[in-house]
Amino acid sequence: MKNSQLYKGSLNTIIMKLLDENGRMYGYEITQKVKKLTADNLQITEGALYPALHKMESEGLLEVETEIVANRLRKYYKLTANGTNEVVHKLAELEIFIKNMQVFVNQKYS
Amino acid sequence: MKNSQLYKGSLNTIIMKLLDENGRMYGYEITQKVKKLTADNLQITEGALYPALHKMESEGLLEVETEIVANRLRKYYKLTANGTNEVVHKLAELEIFIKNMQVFVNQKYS
DNA sequence: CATAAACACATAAGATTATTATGTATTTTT
DNA sequence: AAAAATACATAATAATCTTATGTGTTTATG
Repeated sequence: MKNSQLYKGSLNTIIMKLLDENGRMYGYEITQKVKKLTADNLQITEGALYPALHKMESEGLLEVETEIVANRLRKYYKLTANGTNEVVHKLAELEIFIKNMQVFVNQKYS
Repeated sequence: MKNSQLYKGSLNTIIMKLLDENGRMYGYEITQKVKKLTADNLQITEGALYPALHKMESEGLLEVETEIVANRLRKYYKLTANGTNEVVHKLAELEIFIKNMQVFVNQKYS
């Protein structure tokens, strides 16, 4: 296993936050950015990434712009208006989640 | 949905940490403790909790002591020796996970 | 005092998310 | 010339959890 089970459920939030920060990104770029930001701890597999992107696109959270760069296909994703609204909720959820998980790390005989 | 998808994969770690802190606990007690520690944010469902306890027991991480209290069945779970070793790894993973997720919360145009 | 809520366990069907494996094709590095 | 990196994709399988349902006891409430 590349990553622990803890990351399960966090992929959509991560992708949306990255797109919120960087405007638009393509799939492979997302995997590299995540690897770098987490010091290789989190390696997103393609089998998780591409279906996730497709699903969020079909839900109207993301939109895609296809380009050919150096004779290779690139699909740039960016947040839609709906996606931009949704990322706010996702990040609020993430902050609460982190706070709650820290409770368990820090608790002593409570 | 009671909780966000982010909690997916964190249940085993939470249970083991609680048992590590509190010595032994029974299922219902775990749900109440988690509710309280997270200010009602995380409500563990019985459909998730009991299969998780059974699985960790079958893996040799937990052991059970059954008692009747006030004419009601209680199954107290506690960590085995293996479970006590494993919880160290689980908590290390959790701390790394939290740090990595904080990177995404905090990142600005990186 | 009857009903609802809380306590305490359990499992089965279905949904969601991710891993693993495999596939295609180009460019860059060794 | 071969391997690694870049860049997409999907199908089978696994893991985890939700939702729904079931059994039974005790405590609180109208």
